[in-house]
Amino acid sequence: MQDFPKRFDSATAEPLIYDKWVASGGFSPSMESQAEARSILMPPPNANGALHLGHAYEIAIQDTLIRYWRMRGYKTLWQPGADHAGFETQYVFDRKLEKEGRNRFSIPRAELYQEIYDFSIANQAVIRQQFERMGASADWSRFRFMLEPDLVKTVYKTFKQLYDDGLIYRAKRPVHWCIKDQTTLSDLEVTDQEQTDKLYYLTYGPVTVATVRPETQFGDVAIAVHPEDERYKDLVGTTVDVKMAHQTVSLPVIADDYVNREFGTGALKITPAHDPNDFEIAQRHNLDLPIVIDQYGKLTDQCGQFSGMKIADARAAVVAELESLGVVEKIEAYPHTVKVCYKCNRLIEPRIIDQWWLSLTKPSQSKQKSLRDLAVGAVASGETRFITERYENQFHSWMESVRDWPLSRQIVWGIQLPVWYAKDGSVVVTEGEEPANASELTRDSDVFDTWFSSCQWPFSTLGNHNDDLETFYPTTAMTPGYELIFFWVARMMMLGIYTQGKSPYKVVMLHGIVRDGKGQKMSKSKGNTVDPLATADQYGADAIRLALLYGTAPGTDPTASEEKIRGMRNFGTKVWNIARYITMSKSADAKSEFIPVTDADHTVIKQLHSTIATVTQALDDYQLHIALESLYQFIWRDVADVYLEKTKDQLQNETTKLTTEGNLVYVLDTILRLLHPFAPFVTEALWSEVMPGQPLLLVSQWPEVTNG
RNA sequence: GGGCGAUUAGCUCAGUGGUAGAGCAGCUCGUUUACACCGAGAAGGUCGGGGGUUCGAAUCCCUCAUCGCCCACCA
Repeated sequence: MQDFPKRFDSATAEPLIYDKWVASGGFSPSMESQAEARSILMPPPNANGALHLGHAYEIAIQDTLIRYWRMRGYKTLWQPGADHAGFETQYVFDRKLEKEGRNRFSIPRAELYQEIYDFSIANQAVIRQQFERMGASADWSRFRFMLEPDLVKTVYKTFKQLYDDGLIYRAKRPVHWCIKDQTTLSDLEVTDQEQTDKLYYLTYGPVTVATVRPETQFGDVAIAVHPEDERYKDLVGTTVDVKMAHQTVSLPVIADDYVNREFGTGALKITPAHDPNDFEIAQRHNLDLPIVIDQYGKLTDQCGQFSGMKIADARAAVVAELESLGVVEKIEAYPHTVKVCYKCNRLIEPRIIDQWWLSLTKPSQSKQKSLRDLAVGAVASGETRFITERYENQFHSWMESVRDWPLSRQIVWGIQLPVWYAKDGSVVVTEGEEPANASELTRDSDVFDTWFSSCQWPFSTLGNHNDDLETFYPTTAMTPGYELIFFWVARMMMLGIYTQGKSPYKVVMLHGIVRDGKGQKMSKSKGNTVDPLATADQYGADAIRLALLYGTAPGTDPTASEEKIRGMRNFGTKVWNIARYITMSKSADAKSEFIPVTDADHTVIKQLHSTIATVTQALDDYQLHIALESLYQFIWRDVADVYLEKTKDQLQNETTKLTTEGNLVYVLDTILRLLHPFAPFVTEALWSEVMPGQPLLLVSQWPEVTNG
């Protein structure tokens, strides 16, 4: 073939190859097949942004496994979809509204919902195209969106089941509240931030208390000391008069083990409505919960002249007043950690409000076990295995101290709770349908935490498509980023085991965060991000995938520099030219058949067999980097540098010419199969050149070691 | 305050008991019809420090140091 170009034109060829794959139907599992089923659920990407290298990395891992399994002959499903990504999307949309000078609180609920819905659907299409550009061989005919009615129905059914089983309850308890975003957040959605505040030592009657939040003093209900603290022994049980910024207040002095004698003065003011620890103490001592800060971060009307002030202003004003009263004894700089909203980084305000909770530690009536214990049991028994093992330790230690999960969020974008309230305070929970007397009831306006539905993704998608649940559940592997181990992995196991009786996946392979060539985290502000789409056009999607997988051990952070991507592009070109050489050297009718004659033949077939064994074993063990490195070395060093050079003589020699041609084709044939899961495009392109008339490489058979 | 991980060639990282590896960068030479997005050759590491186990340790154990991550209600 004289028209065999010197290089693979990835930018032009890759999209065309992708179209061929789609047209072939090869991404869909053959349901008639009797083979063992293998499956991965594509973590539903948030439909609110563009593809980044993190997506590309996840695609590389999953697509490599999927393509490998498909070639091994398993009944293989990669189930794609999109999440509504509740708060994440709402947050993005809120910023968009802000730019337009609008505000979500002034838009009618149904209208706002529809706007976000359209926004989300539009982004979904974009994201999906980008996944396709990376070569994702997902079964798009099964694409599901989290808010499709049957998936929502599944979520409602689970909620009702958990409710009837005694695991879901509504309670007034302290929650993390974001003033900016006006919603509750779970423990996982707040992060620690170090900052230096002031610690105020205030005269509280006969004692001194230390506090960073003097503006909450209007909500104080007691002074707490340690029961064995000699300094305050005589005061416990008495009531003392405290000069506050608005008036003098009588507070009881109570004793509680929680108080640390070493800290501050050993005396603690108790503000139960605005501090989770104080709340616990107040519960133990039957104290009131006066609310003095509202949901917007302003002081309530119980705060005298400070009513209506914002927290920061109130603090300054209260301190000024207290100073004039002569009750500020000392002010110290106080470095400590505070909780902030993981999205907007603003200070979290603890609030005591009614929320719906899912108990993770209480045994259910039906199963006599808690959700936590169900998940822990699946890991302990080996039903679900973590790669790498150290994440298993993290999983267990988190589970040990896990707390109940607040399910309700005060946003519009999401699945609204199937909960109605009657005037008499009674509650109706359904599987989503309106109660008969709905007109007399008020529906809860909250929506579910997005993770509540995400964690049902395995059975909500599979369970609503023919026999998929039976065939593909439990799925084979899940490969999320390690930051999702608690958000998603652990909770998905709980709900999966609870509803299906089996853990949703056999293997959890956690991966790291993509870093730049210097090992730095990528971020827009640092300007070190790599746009996968632009890079795919320049170097090919194969090159990106290879760069992300090469040299990355499971659970560690991959690095992807332009140099590394270019290097992997060069590897693709090397493979391309191996094929070019072989194609130009052989006769048109040369068969793919290995007959070793020369020493070089014997050497290369031995290396080939050993490579097949290594790559196969490594892929079975989820050691993608080992498989890839072994292939890279074999292809470039053993085949290109050594064997091909030897064959230049062998092809000139009439006694070895024919067998050498067959050997070359055989080696190439095998290389293309082995490399296909990692670099699907270039291998498929060469396959159609070298093996014309054959079915697509996509659905070809994985090589096996033969005794030849 | 707990728990975990990392420390290997200039840079980024593989390698978990048996004679030190890759990619990128760099050096010397080479435009021979597979490939200059290349080839040949050379160079480069007492595998963080110290101690121990072993016939043998980058790999197992102890300890120290530095960096990083996760979890945690001390006002």
